Amino acid sequence: MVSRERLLSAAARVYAEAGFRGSTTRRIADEAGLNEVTIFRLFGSKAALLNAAVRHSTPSDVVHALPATPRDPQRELAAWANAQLTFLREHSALIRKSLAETEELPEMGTQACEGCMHAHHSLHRYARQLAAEWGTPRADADSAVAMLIAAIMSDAIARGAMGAVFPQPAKRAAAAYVRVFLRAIGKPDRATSRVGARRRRTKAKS
Amino acid sequence: MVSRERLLSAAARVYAEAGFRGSTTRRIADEAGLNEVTIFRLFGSKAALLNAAVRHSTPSDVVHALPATPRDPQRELAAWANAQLTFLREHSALIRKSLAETEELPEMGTQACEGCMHAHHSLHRYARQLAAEWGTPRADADSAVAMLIAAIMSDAIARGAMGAVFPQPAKRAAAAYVRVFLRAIGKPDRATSRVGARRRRTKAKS
DNA sequence: ATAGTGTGCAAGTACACACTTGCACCCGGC
DNA sequence: GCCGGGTGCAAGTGTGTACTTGCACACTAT
Repeated sequence: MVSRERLLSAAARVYAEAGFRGSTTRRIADEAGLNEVTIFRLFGSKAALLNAAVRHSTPSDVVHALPATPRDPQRELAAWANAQLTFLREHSALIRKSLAETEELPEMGTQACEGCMHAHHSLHRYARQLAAEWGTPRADADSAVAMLIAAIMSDAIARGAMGAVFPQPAKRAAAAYVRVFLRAIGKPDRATSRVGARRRRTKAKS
Repeated sequence: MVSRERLLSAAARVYAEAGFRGSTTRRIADEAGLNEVTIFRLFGSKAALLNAAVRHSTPSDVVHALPATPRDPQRELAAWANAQLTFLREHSALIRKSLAETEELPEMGTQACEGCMHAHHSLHRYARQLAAEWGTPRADADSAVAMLIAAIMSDAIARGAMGAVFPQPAKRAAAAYVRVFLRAIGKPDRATSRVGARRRRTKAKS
């Protein structure tokens, strides 16, 4: 039963490179080191294999969870955003292909974006708490959440095609997005929260 | 020579629906109401036609220009962002396909994003003036610019696949992004500029 | 030993694709 | 009148693709 797994991961790799039409059964079989016939014996058709492969290669469970209640927003969000961004960058080719095929295979697009939807959901919950604490209008907080998710997605998907737009270096981009996000949802005090914490600590000491 | 134009626009339409591999010469010819052979006589090959078609259908000149110096940022930016978003939404299928094909046809991806690059450039110029006026750190202003562009792109490209993430209704999304953007780059006064203008007007009246 | 299961290999089918060739037609300019 | 450029039409070539079939081999459990 190892063949199944081998085929699934090979199919995901080939699909990420060549898309649905470009993923030939022969190429997938070669990539898996198996015979082409095995594909049809195990999955019945190319479409079934690729469907299973995409579902298999994008785990819906979240990579890095946000804490239930915010304590150090800049630090927590930066770590979270960085994990999301890293994950999406690793799968960017597959996501691009799946998004492109929404017209012909609608499930592919939604499938590939499921991770983002989860991310959005947990960020939304987290952000609402911040907004409530800081008196930010709900609509603005929600828009800011959408923009942070959008920034992470676009960075992962399009940095290759339009690098000049996104912050350099790529490794620090997530932290930069989070800083802007926190300014947008009205973090008080105009300084970053780490500085704020330090100041508070300093005050307590003095 | 009308056939050339007919083929170009038909090719762009088919490409937006089916991508490079899915755009068969037969289908393009049917869409254009011409004979398949005409494609090869006029363009030599399918690849040449599609290349020309993508270049032809994404005009690099900006749709809606920002004023040289900001006067009413919320209003000006909202109008601009809305124009960009509308334009990108009309071409979203083509952009998705081109982005997906960056691995195999790198020029396609950059070609399709050229409009966004122009948009980014003019927004960047505009935003730096605001940031200078309001004392916002350059790095933050630049990140905010990236995020606004990213929001517009993601909205256009991915709203179909993950509608729950983006602001409703779609028509007012651009204005929402701009409001968040202005908060992020430190617009003073916490009120939107239109409200500010109204207040000023009201004051003048009273 | 036997039967079943998973796999490889070789060959083949039916179709779709990009691209070619040869011939005919129409229509405007000389 | 006629000549040449742009187009249509029919047929064909070579290749690639999804998928099938039939047979052989190895391994495992009973």
